[in-house]
Amino acid sequence: MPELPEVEAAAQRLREAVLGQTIASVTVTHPALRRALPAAGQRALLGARLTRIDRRAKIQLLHLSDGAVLEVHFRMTGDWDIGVANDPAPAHERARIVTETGIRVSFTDSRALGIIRRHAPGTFTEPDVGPEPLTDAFTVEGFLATLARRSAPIKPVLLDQHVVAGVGNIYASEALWEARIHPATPARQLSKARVTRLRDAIRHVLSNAPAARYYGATPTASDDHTTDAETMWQVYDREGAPCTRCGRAIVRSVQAARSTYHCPRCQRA
DNA sequence: TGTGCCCTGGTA
DNA sequence: TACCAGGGCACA
Repeated sequence: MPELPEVEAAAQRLREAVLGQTIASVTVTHPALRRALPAAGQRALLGARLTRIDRRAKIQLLHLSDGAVLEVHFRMTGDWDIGVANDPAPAHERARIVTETGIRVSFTDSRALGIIRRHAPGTFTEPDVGPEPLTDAFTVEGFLATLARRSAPIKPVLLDQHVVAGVGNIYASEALWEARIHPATPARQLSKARVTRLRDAIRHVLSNAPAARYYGATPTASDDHTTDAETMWQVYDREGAPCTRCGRAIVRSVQAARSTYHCPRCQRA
């Protein structure tokens, strides 16, 4: 499940593969994706050069030489599969971009919830999301002020991308466990000390995510970070398993239609 | 502020 | 065979 570290790693792989190259062909095979990127939008990409690849929250932004911007969101299961032009289609390929040098970038997405959208030159505006958690923009003061305006439970508030950019369901549960905060605590009831702990925990879990080790590096085909992820989670998907801190069984609950995991002893209501 | 929907592979 | 997973959006 790609969250911020995984998306940054994917963007980095993309930069290394195709930055500066020109798009020679675009194929979109899934109907849902064709709705987001129709034939006219696909044709408009041809001949454009990839001048910059940014990431904001979980969104990848591919800037093109004609001023257009290609916005890519992996949602649940999206990923890049990079190879050469005449490779057979990888599993769950939904779209394929081939550059003039013959590099193939396939957008794979088993659940087909991901989105690729083209913004015509001059029409792109920055995503309306909160501060990047791993930058200095994510301050205790700002976080505290935002949470003070929210009466909802802290867990779903953390998933709101306006509050802090790029935190998803897994790392929200993990950060709350690390900060010893019950997921149902109303956001505005959190003291400055607890907000500070939570901010530090968010930064800690994101920067220690398995994909974070790929920042600035290229993963190889033999790397299997899924296995690492499953063994490193403290609460996520561990219902009934002992808390690694106190031994009490981890509890699963549902908030805002999302699974939440917490330790009933370490994270008191 | 909460709920349902989009999607489909994996699991019970 | 039915149900569950969930990010982000539309809607009530």
